[in-house]
Amino acid sequence: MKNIPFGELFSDAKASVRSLSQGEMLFTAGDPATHIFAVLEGCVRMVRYSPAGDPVSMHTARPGDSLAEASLFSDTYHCAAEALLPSTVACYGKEKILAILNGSTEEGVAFISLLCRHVRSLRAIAEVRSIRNASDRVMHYLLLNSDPRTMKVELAGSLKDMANELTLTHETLYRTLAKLEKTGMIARSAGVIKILR
Amino acid sequence: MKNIPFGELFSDAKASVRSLSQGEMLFTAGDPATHIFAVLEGCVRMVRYSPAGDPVSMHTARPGDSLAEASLFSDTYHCAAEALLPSTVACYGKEKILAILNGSTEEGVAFISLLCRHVRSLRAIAEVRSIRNASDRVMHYLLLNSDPRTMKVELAGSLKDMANELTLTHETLYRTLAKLEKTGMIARSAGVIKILR
DNA sequence: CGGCGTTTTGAGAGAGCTCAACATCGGTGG
DNA sequence: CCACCGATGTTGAGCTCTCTCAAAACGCCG
Repeated sequence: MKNIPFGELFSDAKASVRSLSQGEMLFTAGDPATHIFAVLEGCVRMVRYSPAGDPVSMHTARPGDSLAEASLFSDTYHCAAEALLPSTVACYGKEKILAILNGSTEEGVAFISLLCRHVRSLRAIAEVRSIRNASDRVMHYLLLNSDPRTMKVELAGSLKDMANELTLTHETLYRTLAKLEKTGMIARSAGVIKILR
Repeated sequence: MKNIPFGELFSDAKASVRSLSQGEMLFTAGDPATHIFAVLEGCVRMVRYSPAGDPVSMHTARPGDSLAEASLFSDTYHCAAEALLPSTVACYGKEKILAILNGSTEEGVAFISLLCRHVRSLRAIAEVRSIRNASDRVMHYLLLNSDPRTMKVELAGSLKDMANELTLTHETLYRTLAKLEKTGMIARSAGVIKILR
């Protein structure tokens, strides 16, 4: 069971092979997630785009690596995929993969689903850390960790802990929170931050 | 199969429950990976430590979240786990979990193993992005992507692509590489960087 | 040859880091 | 009960490093 490449594992689910020229997009964020891919030649990276439009690389897949596995239980792709070099990729239908996995136990499938969620959450962390501007990074983090209904974030632990999750110094975090509060972006009370806009 | 918490899923593998006081370590990097955990109360985070000794948070687990799932196929833990608040965690034996998963198809288990590797690779990316100093960030990235035998890194795509994987501006990357070469840390040739020390 | 993207170097500004001082809070012991 | 202590929270000042804007060399492809 060690390190079997995705391509061998699900050869029965292979639907087609696609060629990409350099810079071509395999899919973009928001597209219906219908396939999982394996890179045969070249190099394909997963990217998100910052509000400013800068690309943020989340993963770089080389020959033998799979791509978008974590979309198995998502309706749409959360990232875009772009060929860094002229590339060929094998495409595998998600339904076929799910059908193959259905032979597994319920625990196995649920564990896969859990790991897929974990992958998406790690991508979110990597994305937060790619934001250079402290205010934007803090706001992005707060949005990510807020209750969507109340727009409130319950602080786990101290602000120092939060600072190093954000990879900011605690001094910078204090100042940034103070500035965000002064400009009406957030409101603070003991252990809770509320996002105002 | 949607979002079943780890605790319910593998209740048969539960070995014990452990209480942690604030600041207490559940395990540290390098410990034999014998268990996977689920947070019952409190808050536990996964951390690595930078060469300077600063903690780098990789994941924060709240009640209901699992911890160290990606260690299922590792011999040792790659991160440490620290309680941010007084916490209780349920402990699940890895062998028992593996035994339960063994009822799954080969493809299912291999897919899980693949996702675990993916999680570890994403943690590595998050770790690189937590390094503020450009030279250190570049060296860390190079070490991560080098062939351990030859200490060489094959560059996929352009240096600009590498720059945004590192979330550095391309100008800063050029300057940093030039400095690293001048100080004898690396040697560059077309499409390849060799780590010297 | 001409154009485009990458690579490279320069100069300046701004953001976050560092060092430092101090307030605040909770716990501990005399 | 209060003094003390350590950790967290907060603010100030200066400095360093990276970003930004700019310009030019280079290589590649039509």
